[in-house]
Amino acid sequence: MTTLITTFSALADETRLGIVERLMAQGELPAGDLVSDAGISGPAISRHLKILREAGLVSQRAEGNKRLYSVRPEAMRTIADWTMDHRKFWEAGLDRLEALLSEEEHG
Amino acid sequence: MTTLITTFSALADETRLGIVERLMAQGELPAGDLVSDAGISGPAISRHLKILREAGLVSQRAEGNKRLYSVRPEAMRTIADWTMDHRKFWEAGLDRLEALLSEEEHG
DNA sequence: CATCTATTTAACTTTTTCGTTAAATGGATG
DNA sequence: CATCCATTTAACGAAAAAGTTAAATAGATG
Repeated sequence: MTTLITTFSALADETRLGIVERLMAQGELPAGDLVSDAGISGPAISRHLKILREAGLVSQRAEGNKRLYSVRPEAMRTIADWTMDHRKFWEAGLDRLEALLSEEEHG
Repeated sequence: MTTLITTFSALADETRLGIVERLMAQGELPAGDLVSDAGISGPAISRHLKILREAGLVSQRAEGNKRLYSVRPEAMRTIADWTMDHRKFWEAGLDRLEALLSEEEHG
């Protein structure tokens, strides 16, 4: 499976997208904090975190008892790059952005 | 399911991502042309196309016997917008782009 | 060191996804 | 109008995904 498909798969789930968005908004958080709000059990969150980890979307670091998670920018870049590669398909009509990007292209 | 999750789900499959990329590269194509290369049966492709259609990623138009498919820019924008909303997480170190976007921000 | 807290792994179940082949639908053509 | 071609829908099976509870692991603490 390509990196891109792995990344899309990882984000194609409400719980996981929620985790990633929350980590982006609030920064590094322990696994336990993510359990509280998700409405599912600890083990379920743990497995989601594993999927996100294996997809390279989050990184984990130990601090005593806890496991602190945070978003890895590189993974977000995978999507950003793909999006940019195909911008011809979505930029139509976005005048300012279009001008901006064509500036970028031409010098 | 949010639009974003639907979009990610639609692209989280090798066959479907392949279809979308091919349609972006070659423009509008009949369903039959997409079957040939994918290595799976017609009905399988047909179901993938339905998923892409329902996710808003492609549009269909009839021409006689055939069904011509193409990519819908709006769907690509869904991803682009999300990516842009969170660019702080992936732009670090991309000096030129960073400068460019901060220009955009400040006018 | 017994135990509490935080998290993960194991075992199991249910639901979803994705493929297949066979049948249906609908336009084009001898 | 009988049939061909392009595509979709139906019916079914196998594999993967996502949840649950129970047990295991590991650091912190009385």
